[in-house]
Amino acid sequence: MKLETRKDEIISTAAKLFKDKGYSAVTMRDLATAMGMKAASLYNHIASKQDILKNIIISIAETFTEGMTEIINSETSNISKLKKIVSLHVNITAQNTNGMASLNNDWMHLEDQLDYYLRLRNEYETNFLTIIKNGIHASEIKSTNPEIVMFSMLTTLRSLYLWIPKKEDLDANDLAESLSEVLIEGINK
Amino acid sequence: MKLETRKDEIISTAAKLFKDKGYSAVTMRDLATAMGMKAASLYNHIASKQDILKNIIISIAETFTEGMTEIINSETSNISKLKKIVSLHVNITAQNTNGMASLNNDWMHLEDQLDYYLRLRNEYETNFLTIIKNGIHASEIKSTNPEIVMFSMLTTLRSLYLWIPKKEDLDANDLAESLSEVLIEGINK
DNA sequence: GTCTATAACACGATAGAC
DNA sequence: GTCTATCGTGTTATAGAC
Repeated sequence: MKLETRKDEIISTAAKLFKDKGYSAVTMRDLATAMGMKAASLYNHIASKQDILKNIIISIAETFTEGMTEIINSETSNISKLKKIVSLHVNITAQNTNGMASLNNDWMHLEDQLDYYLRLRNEYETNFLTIIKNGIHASEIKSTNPEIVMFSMLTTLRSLYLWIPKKEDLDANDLAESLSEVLIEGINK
Repeated sequence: MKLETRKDEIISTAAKLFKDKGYSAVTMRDLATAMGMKAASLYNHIASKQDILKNIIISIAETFTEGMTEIINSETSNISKLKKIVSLHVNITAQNTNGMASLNNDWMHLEDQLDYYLRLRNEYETNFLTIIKNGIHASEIKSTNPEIVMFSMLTTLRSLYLWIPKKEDLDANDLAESLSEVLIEGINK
């Protein structure tokens, strides 16, 4: 375990505030108050408000990219790859619930890193869609519209941050399993 | 068809801007520029920035409430009620794509109307969950965790605004049908 | 590393001419 | 109904004392 620096504290406190009101509505004074200091003091640890957002979003986006790379390179069925994607989202979200809110809702306020973020996101979605298409081709997955399948799965997974903090009693692995079941097998009896 | 007043124009232009950057990041000067006028002139038509947000969100929320009331009072199977909910979301989103973004992302910036909005949302989710629980009890729906089922369906439906504008070629009824299929029957072959 | 003070500017909203 | 001008306040960020 690495020790949490003052900068890390500021970033995770900011993530919590950003989750509740969004990046634009949170002021440096709000953040300073939550940290128990004055706004000017924040600048001894971070370069700018923008710098905080970048730190929150980019590290999570890169974690998703690494996870997806592992999944596409794994030798297993496409259905099993989809289940691994569900686990990837559940685990990352469980570890950084507040940061996921910024990633979902405030990515457009990235400035210098916006293009980089969009490239990562686009690659991720392309890989996701490829797995679904391969699954349909291999007759593992019903021959439905692959875009609708990805949209349905991905939006559910992206919204996990709203739901996971309320379900602390539920183990991450249990949640990933139940969610996989609902997303893949459907609900009809 | 009622004629679109200047106030309506301002509200729908605002909704488009709010969709892209969020309520807090859009200034009255941005909105005025998009309308081809000066910021001060906006105030001849609307009372405040807050007033615009209220107009966007509350009318949509009330439309959802009306639709849900009709659905729970209809005499049909619970699976069929879920399909009607999917259609309700697809139709409302198709008619007001930009407004749905504000409803999803900027509801917390409602001030006077926040409690009212939250009450409507809570009632909606309670009714949704009741349908799922009734469906499980009537053996129409698999005996899974009803909260997970609602979460999965509702987050997909709430994210439709991100997806519908890209799929203008797809008819609203076709989309509702395909989406119902994926959400209810699953994707496993 | 935190503070006070403040620069430099953007914000929502109003007053009053036309 | 739109404009110019502006008020009062809030914003990010910096300078410099301690």
